Amino acid sequence: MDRFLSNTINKVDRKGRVSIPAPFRPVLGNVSRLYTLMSVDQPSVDAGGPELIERGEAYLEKLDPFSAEYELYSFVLHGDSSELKMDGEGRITLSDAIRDQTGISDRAAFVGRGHFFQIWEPERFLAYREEARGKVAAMRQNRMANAGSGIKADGGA
Amino acid sequence: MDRFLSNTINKVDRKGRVSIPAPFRPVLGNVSRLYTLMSVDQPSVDAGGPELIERGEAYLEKLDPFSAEYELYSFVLHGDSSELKMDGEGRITLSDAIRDQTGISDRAAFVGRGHFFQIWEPERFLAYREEARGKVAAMRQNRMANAGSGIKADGGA
DNA sequence: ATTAATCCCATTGACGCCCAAAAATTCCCA
DNA sequence: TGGGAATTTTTGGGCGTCAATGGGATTAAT
Repeated sequence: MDRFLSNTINKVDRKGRVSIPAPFRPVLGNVSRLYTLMSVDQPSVDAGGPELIERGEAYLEKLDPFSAEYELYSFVLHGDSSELKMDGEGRITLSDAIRDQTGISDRAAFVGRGHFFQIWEPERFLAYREEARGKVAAMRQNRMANAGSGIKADGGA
Repeated sequence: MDRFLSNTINKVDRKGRVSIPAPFRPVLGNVSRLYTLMSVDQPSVDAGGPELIERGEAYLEKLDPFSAEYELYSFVLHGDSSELKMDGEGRITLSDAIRDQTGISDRAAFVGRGHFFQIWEPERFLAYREEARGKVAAMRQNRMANAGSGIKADGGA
């Protein structure tokens, strides 16, 4: 299954290094380069292979090169991303920029998101997960109400 | 990946020199020449290899040579650009014109922009980055609203 | 001649690369 | 199915190399 699934919390050592969860490594293609992109609305960073950036660039291509949207998005995409090298043990060292963005100090949460994954400060990750669960549950309630159905949702997703 | 990514803040020494971030050097082709162009709408300068100017010239070619647009753009492209030499350690010396344009005194921010990069005064860079993040987040909100879904976007593309 | 640009070398700290120990997982077999 | 051995991951640390920075000395420009 070629996508990033599940979540793991790993330790950041005193040199600022963290292991990329082993199950994520083959999805990255067993190459030692990792791309990251700061989230614009969450205290997290997105990470993945080169496709992470390429997807952004594909989106950029569809915009008018002289528009404000293009300028802003390209600024964020290219200016707030970075390439990290993995060491022989599959670790990366977190930059100061990433620490500032996420609030990570000595532990980091890796969260699978399908074609990419995210890095969070563990407490914030757990909090956001609670929030997300609640909202998804509420959405489901609303859908049921709107559909006028009394059938109970299965909760299995 | 052959493009300028991520951002770095480096020190300007008392001689006015700054290091070009090492990851940018190979993208420039390991040559010791760097071309700069004043931004017309931001307190920053664009920089890159010869392609920076060539791209501008390619754009110019598509314009009517007798139009006001051609005249003005050619004036800016050729008159407001410069060539800087890198020293043995990969540093450039910032000109007075660049200091005036950017407001740089003792630190300079290098910002990857894909096929070129920008040089900013660090505080201004950070301020503009905040602004850009906010606007990109808003763009995303709008897209979602238009799509009619309440589900959180993926943060990726 | 004075100032600036260039070249060279030194220092410091960060980073890449290597190996080792601890912890967790998988595998195997009784 | 339980226990333990073998393997894989995670974590820790040493060390050499490279990048960033500072400064002196030499050369060029006006």
